[in-house]
Amino acid sequence: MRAVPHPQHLFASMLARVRTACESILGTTADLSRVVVEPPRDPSHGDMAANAAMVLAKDAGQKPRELAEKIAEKLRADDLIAKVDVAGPGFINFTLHPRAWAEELRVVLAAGSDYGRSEIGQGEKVNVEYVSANPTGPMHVGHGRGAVFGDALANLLAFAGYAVTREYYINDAGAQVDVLARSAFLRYREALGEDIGPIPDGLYPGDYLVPVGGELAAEHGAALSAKPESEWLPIVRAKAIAMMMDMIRDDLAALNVRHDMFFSERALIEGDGDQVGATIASLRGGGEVYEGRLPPPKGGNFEDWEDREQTLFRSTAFGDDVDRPLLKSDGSYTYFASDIAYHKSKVDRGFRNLIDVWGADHGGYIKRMQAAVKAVSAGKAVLDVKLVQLVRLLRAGEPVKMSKRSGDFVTLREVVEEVGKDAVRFDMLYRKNDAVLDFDLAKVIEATRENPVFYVQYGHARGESIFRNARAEMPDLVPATAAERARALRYAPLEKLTDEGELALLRRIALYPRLVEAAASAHEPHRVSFYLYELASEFHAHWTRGKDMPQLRFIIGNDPDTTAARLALVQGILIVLASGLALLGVAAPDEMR
RNA sequence: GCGCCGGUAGCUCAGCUGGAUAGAGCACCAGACUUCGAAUCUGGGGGUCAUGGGUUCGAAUCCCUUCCGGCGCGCCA
Repeated sequence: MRAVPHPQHLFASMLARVRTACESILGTTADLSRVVVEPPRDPSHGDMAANAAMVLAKDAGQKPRELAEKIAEKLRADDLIAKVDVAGPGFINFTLHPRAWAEELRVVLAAGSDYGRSEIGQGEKVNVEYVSANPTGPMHVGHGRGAVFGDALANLLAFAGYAVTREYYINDAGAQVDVLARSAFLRYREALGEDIGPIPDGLYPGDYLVPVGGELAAEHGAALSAKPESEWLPIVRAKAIAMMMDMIRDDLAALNVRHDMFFSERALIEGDGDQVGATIASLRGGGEVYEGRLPPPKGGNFEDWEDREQTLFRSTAFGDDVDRPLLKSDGSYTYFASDIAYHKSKVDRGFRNLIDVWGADHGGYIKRMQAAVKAVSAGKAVLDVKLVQLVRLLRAGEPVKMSKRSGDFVTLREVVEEVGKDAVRFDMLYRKNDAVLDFDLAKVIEATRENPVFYVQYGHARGESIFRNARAEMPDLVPATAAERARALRYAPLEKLTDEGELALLRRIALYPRLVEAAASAHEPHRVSFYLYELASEFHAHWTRGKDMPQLRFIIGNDPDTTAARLALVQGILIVLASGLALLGVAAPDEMR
């Protein structure tokens, strides 16, 4: 927690001024919730545009343009506003006094890496669950997308003022981990010198279980092989799961993805009392669980459909299409049953905002889970499920085989090692989560404008390069470290920033806090990537103008004042680029060589 | 059959929770290196926002219809 509250950013500050103006005309009872201040699409309309008159006209019983004129008149008295116009259907366009932009840049330099940090989360607790890959093998590229998305979203929410917990749900209780155990047991016998032949169908063939067999042999010698399966299976299973989770944690670390908590499904059932059973009992008490029959699914082939009475959760009462079973025919819990108990634990731990990141193939599961969250929280908690679409792995446009057969199975780790974590992360975040992603191994390492990671990182490196040159030319002006630089440049004569290219960069920088809040509220980290690309693009463009027009260069040898002001601008750009890249979990390098 | 996600320039994708004349990259055409890093930049052509209706001051955005693509549809997780 920071002791010093951040200064209100420019858009929020101007919105407050517009609202005050509205209240002075319409009174304090007017509903101003729909009033927004935003950058106009067309820069010729000014720096900011307010929709107040159009939104309020109906309730006020006035024509939009007339109301707009009244509000505009109030705003003209504001000393930060240089010019106000009413345009189109009733937009109030205003241009800020250049001093306002200079002040904002001083805010950036003073705040440093805290610039853009927001309080909209108000310290509210948010639980973000992501990855949750089964502990039965290495992660593939699809898992990686969910991991990167969840991690960046968690970063973003934390930066926006939420108290974020990052969670991984370990599915260590179903039939799949028993298969894992049997597969590992084969490797154990192999490690003892036995010829196990080909791996039978239905077991995991991958080489990654060989070390598990080896460790089991080292720990237990031949002792396990003499026991019946009912005795060795829990031992082998626990060992295999532990080693798979170690492997997954390593894979995640290689991608710069972290979690605060790894939550075991098995612990819900076998740990401190049967929490799944308790949850079902509690729901039954509320009438939300009952014994009943389900209609058979329509369409398709369901020849093995057996009409029988079973234990059902009344998810239709909370918006689902049909009620959902909680017990399998053998009496054990369905995955859904444990998942209800798991989400109840989140609610019990005080979370009212839950976010789950799932693969798109789980889309059909959303309604029932949201229904369950409503039921276990008495409607107080909200679950937002973010689906990440599948990843098509390509190399120079040609599909790469993703089959699980050993040999041509491409793991996440292999991809990260080939192209680097920065490229993987940025590329996966340079797309909406619900759009299919083509991930081309050849393209993501290209050093061209086509490759957004490179382009943005180069922007940062280029800014640092300017400082290296400035320090060589004008040592007195440029302290060695970035922090000292920012401090010294706060006192630069920023009124020297008058070129349209410089002002455009100032405006772009000032958009950052607003962007962080919008991206966090929408749970859409990709907006940060696109913003960074635009900022880098504007910076590259302005840099190049200095080639034709030397007077626009950042370093002007005989003019320390102008140089200081422009270096302050570069410092501001670097602060925002580094901040945004940090949210994405991508490095901001000082040089690209 | 039902549900969910998607359909925007030739291609890959944005579009700021409903704003003004719908944007970027690639590709194509024409330009800029005695450089604070040309791994960059400038300009140009290119659109029935799949379709038809509705809501309102205003719709790519919200609601409904149809078409196309992906995913899912008791006792897998």
